[in-house]
Order: sequence, then C-alpha cells, then structure tokens
Amino acid sequence: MVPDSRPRTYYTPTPLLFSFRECLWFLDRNYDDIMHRILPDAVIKPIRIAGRPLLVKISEGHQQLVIEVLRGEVTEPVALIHYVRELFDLDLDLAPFYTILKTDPELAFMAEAYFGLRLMGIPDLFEALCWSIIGQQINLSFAYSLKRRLVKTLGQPLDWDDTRYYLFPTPEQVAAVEPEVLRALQFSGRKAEYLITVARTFAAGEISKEKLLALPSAEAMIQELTALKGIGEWTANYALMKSLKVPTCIPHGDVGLYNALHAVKGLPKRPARAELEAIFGKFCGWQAYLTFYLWRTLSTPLLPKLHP
DNA sequence: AACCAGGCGCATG
DNA sequence: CATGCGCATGGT
Repeated sequence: MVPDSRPRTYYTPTPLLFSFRECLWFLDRNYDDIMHRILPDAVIKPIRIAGRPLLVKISEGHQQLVIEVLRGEVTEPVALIHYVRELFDLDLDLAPFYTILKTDPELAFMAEAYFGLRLMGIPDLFEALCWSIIGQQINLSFAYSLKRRLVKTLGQPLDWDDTRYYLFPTPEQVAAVEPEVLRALQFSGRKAEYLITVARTFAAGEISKEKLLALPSAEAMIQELTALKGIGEWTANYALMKSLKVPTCIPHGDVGLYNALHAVKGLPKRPARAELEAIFGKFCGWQAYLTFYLWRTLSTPLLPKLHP
C-alpha cells in the first residue's frame, strides 16, 4: 500500500479581535442546524471543495485555526483554507466597527458582550440563497426543520465515527427534483418552485458567486439576484451579507432586526425605513456587521435594564 | 386559540 | 405607487 503523504491537517492564522468561542456559540445558538455539528471546542462540518466532498473538524490552536480533514481528499488546499476563512470571516479588521459601536450608548455593550464575534458566513452562494428562501416568512425553528428535510432527502451522505453527515445538495440535485417531493417535505408550493428555479439557474451557470463578484456594486448584485423569482430585497441582502460578505447590506424588512432594535433601542415594532437609515447612517461600511450583532442579541436575554 | 414567523409575488385601487 | 392577500405549518 502506498503511504499517503498528503497532509490531513491544515492551519490558518486568526486575526486580532477574534473569539473562536463566540463564533462557535453563535453556530450553536438555539437551533439544530444540520450543516454542522458543534463539539465543546470544535465544529465538524461537511463541505465541498473543488467539487469534492470533505468532512472537516475546525478547532482553535495558538493564534490559528486547525483544520483537520476527517474524510475525503483535499486536492485544493488553498480553496479549503479560503472556505474556512470565509466561514469565520477572518480577513477583516474589526477595530473600526468597535470604534463606531462605542459611540452609540445603547449599542456599545455589544463590543464587550460579543467581543471577537465574526459574521459567520455561508460561503456557498447557492446554499445561502436556498437557506434565505427557506427562511422567508416562517419561524426559524420551522425553517431549520425544512432545511434538515431538504438536506437529508437530497444531499450526499458522509459517514464518520458512527454519525451521518450530509453535504448541502448541489444545484443539479435540487434542479432535478419534482416540486411534489418538496411539497411532501412541507415546503409551500411557491418555495418549492423558487428553489427549483434558482437551482436551475445555478446549474445552467447563469449565476454564480464569481459572476456576482465581478459586478461593480452591491446594487448591481442585488439587481441581478432579485431578477430571480422568489428572491426579493430581503433575500438578496441576506445572501450577499452571508455569502459574499458585502459589508453595506441591510436585510430590510427583517423581523429579527426589528425585534432587536425594538429591544435595544426602543424602536417601534415596525419601524419606518428612515428610522433604520438613521441608525445605520454612522455604520457606513459596517451595516452587515451591525445587523449580525443585532441578531446576536436575540439569542440570549439582554441584561436587565437599570431603572433609576 | 389566534396570531405571528429572519418575505414574496401578484392582484387590485 | 400603495395596499391587501395567500402561502404552509410550528411556536407561543
């Protein structure tokens, strides 16, 4: 037997203002996300790199992340490391964001409370779009439940250590499915149709992360995405912030964002667009991060307010 | 037991 | 352009 000299472990440096624990906590929060498994000090995640299925375990080392390949063969280590860096959003200096946060008395606490939290990404644009379509209008528990059914039904299984993991389905796999199959999983007829349409568009190569990245502005990307049926302003912004890390994206209309601003800043339950703009104004270039941090506030009770 | 969920497209006035 | 409606089903 030929010894395999290929490395099974890769390393990538972490930046300042980074907390692996905060990031892991966010991944784990209140839901059962089928796309990863959280251990006390690591995350196990099935991913596809250069078209090949991998199962990776990511943990923290000394000023670096440790990427252990549990299953699969790494043919493009650079792409693997890039994926992990996008997942944890490692290529960004958070200092300016914290500086702005601290100028806002009601938001300043987040810089301390969530110190080092990064905008946890969904590097695969197709997965990000599917997830945002699934999450439209329904509560998150149900959304995660729908995602589990979709992934278990269509995704390629990957077994390791007595546990079955699943890759997120490819555009080809989703494109090939009949709407009735998704209906049986309790998707609405409309969502089934949207997902299949988006999958076909990806499978045909008409849209891709690379194509979007080549566009000159966030507005152009949003226009490109909202041209697809089922992708509105909220969905486009959500996918762009989670997948392409477009920093200026705000998922307007997001109920979670409203709830967070209601709790933290006393905004009305359904604030006018202008009220949002007023708050996001000084966070120019950090809108996506502010949104993400505000979502983070929804996962734990806020500290009790002090009543004078 | 209503009412609302990390919206959207389409039909009306 | 603005407003209203159905969607599928689980949480609260």
